[in-house]
Amino acid sequence: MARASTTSDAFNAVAEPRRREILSYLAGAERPVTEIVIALGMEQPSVSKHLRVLRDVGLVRMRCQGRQKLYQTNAEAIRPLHEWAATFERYWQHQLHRVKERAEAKMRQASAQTNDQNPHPGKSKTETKT
Amino acid sequence: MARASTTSDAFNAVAEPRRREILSYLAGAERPVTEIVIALGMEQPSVSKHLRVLRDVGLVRMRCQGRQKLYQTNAEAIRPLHEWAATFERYWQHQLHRVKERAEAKMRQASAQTNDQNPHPGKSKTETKT
DNA sequence: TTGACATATTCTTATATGGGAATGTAATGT
DNA sequence: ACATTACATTCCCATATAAGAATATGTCAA
Repeated sequence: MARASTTSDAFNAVAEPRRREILSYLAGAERPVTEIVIALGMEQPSVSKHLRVLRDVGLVRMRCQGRQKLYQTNAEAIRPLHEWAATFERYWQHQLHRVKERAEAKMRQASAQTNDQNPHPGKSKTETKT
Repeated sequence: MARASTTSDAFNAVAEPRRREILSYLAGAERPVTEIVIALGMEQPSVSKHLRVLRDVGLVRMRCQGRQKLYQTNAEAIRPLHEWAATFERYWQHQLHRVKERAEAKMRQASAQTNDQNPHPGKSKTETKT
């Protein structure tokens, strides 16, 4: 089986850097296609195709206004992604904590080795930053 | 040009559902490959290949222990994704706010229509939710 | 050394791109 | 009606899978 279609879900859709650029550009305001083309320096057909994908997964909304079509990011559709990533938040906090602890342990050890006569390293006032 | 390689960055790597499953499974603890195979019901070569991709982009760490290799999710590597998504947080909050306001406006209107004699709808004490 | 166990890699194949070029389509101005 | 503007779609093609099967590599045990 080949890779899943980019229109299968938001995860696949945002895997493409250009599409992420477009989403960021369209986050705050509605814009016609031509403006995206100019602002991001991409070919017009390319932009249209990316917008098509983004629209299929609900990441952008479109509204017609005369001969132009105004696109805007539908931020709501990015939440699932945010929430999935947030699932790992506690783990990276754990990891950071452990890294910090290891660093401090190493520091204490080095400190103890440097001034061997000092039996109580405690918190050194200087050099608290890594 | 075809789609970017899955080993190019975390965004491409997590576009694959199986890989997300693996990451979730390996988030809390180190596990040998066989356990992943059994727990997630995938073929062993498939797991190995996904782990390879995940390792290439730094999403998992590996440690050898005798004849088995223990893998664990490197949650740190998911942060960029989380932060990118967080960029849109204020926008979906805006949108939710607007949706809520529109709903309330509609409600006020309906209320005003129901009891036409009431010239001052104001905030009805009942029915403030939704 | 010979197995047995744990993983990784290679090969094949059906499928899905994404960019470029060319073309199609719809709405507007004159 | 006709040219123009604003987008969308189609065709072609080099590339990248992801699953399945078969095979290779690495490690420990007797």
